[in-house]
Amino acid sequence: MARRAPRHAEAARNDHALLEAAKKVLAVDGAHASVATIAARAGVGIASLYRRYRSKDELFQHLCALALDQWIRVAERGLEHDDPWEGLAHYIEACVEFSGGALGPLAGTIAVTDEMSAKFTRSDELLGRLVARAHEAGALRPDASAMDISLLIEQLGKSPLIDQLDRQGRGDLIDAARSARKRTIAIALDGLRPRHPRLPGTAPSPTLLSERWEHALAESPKQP
Amino acid sequence: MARRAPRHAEAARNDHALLEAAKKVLAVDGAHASVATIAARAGVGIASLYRRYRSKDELFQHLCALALDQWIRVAERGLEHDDPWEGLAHYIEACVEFSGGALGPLAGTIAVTDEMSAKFTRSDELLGRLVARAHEAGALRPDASAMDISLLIEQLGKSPLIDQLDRQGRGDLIDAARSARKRTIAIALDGLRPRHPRLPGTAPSPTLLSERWEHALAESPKQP
DNA sequence: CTTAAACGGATAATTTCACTTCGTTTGAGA
DNA sequence: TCTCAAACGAAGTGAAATTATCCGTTTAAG
Repeated sequence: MARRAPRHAEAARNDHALLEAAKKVLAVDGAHASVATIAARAGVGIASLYRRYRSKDELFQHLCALALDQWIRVAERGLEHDDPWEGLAHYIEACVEFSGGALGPLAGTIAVTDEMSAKFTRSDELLGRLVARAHEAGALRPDASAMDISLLIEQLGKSPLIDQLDRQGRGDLIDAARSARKRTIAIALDGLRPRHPRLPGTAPSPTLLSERWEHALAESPKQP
Repeated sequence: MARRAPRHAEAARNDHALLEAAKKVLAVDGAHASVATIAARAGVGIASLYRRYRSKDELFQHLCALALDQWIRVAERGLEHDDPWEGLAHYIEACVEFSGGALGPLAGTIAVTDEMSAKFTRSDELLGRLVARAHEAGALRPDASAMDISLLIEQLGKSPLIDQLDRQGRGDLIDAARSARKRTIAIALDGLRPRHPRLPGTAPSPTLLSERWEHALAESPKQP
C-alpha cells in the first residue's frame, strides 16, 4: 500500500476549505459565483479545485449532497426531541441558520444526481413526520402544511442584508445583522403557533419545490 | 413651441416599458442584470435606453427614486386606514407585493443621490408613525420595532422560488408559487400580533439599513 | 413633402469566466 | 538523508458576456 500520500493531510484540509468557501461564496454571489472566487476564498489555487472536481458543476453537486445530509441530520435530531414543537422549531432554526437557502439559486443550473434525489426524498419524509407530530400535539397551527414550512425556510434562508454587508467587508455590522435576523425568524415562528386566523388559499402542492430542479427549458428561440 | 415631438408618444411608452422591465429583470437576475436583457425585455433597442439615461447607474438611480415614491405612497395610504393594525398590515403586504426587495441587491453598487436620501428619510418617518400608532392601539407586539418591520419586509420581499420559475419560463407554476407566498406572508404577519413570547435580544439599530448604501470599501488591494 | 426626433441593432472595446498547462514544493518511505 | 510521485499555486487561453457607441432607417407634426 506504500507510496500513496506525500501530502495527504494538506489535500484533505484543502478539500474541506473548498467546500466551506463554495458554500459561502454561493450565498454571497448567488448563481454566478466563479471558481476563481471560490478558490481564492479557500486560500488554494484553482488547480486544486479542478484536481478534486472535474468541473464546476461536479463541485456544486457534491455541495448539494452534503447540504442534504445536513438537512436530514437536523430533521432526525428534531424528531428525537420530546416536545414536538421544540423539535420542529429547532429544525427550522437550524435549516435557516446553516444557510441552506444558499443552494436555492443552484436549482435548475445543475443536473440532479441520483444521490441527490434519494436524499431529497428522505429529507421530505422526515419533515413530514416532524410536521405530523406537531399537528397531533396541537402545537402547530392546523392550516400550515409541510410545504408551508419548506417555503418559510426557503424564504428565511437567504439574508440579503448579511450577504451584502459581507460583500462590502463590513464585518463590524454583521453581528448586529445576525441578531436582528434572529428576531425576524422568531416572529415567523410565532406565526406558526395555533390560535391564528386561517391562512389564505389552500396548502401549496409539493411539486412546487421539486419541479424547480428540472433543467431549464429553452428560453429564447433564436432563428437565423 | 412647435416642432418638438415627432414621436413623443412612443418615447413615453418606451420609457415606461424600460422602467417596468428593469424592475423585473433586476428582481430575477439580481445585481448583475445587464442592459441588453433589460432593453430586450422592454422590447426596445439598447440605444433607446441610452438615449434616456446616460448610464446603467443612472437608470438604476431613477428606478430607486420611483420605488421610494411607491413606498411613501403606500405608507400614506396605510396611515389613512382607521384600524391601526389593518393600516400596518396593508403597508407590509403592499411593500412585499411590489417586489420592493428587488432593489436590495443594488445597495452599495450605485451612488446615493440627494433625491434618494430625502425620500428614504421621509419613508422612514412614515413607517415610524405607522408602527407607533399600532403600538399605542396594542395591535402590534410591543417588542417589535420599526426596524424589525423593515427587516421583515426585506426578508419577504424577494421570492427566490418565483424568480427562478420565471427564469425557467415555468409560467404554469407561477400562480401556485404566488399564492403559496401569500400564505408565508400571512404567517409572518400573524407573528407580529401581540401575546407572543418576547423576541430575543434588543431591537436592531436603524443604521443597519442605511449604512449598506454606502459605497463599497476597497476589497482587494492590488499592488504591482 | 420636409425634417428633426426617435428608433433598433450591428459593433467595438473591455472584462469575466471555466478550465489547462507548467514549473515548484512537500513529505513519507527507502 | 535522499528520492520522487503527489499535490501545489499561478499565469495563460480562448470563448462568452457586457457596457456603451455608431449609423442607417422610420415616423409623424407642420
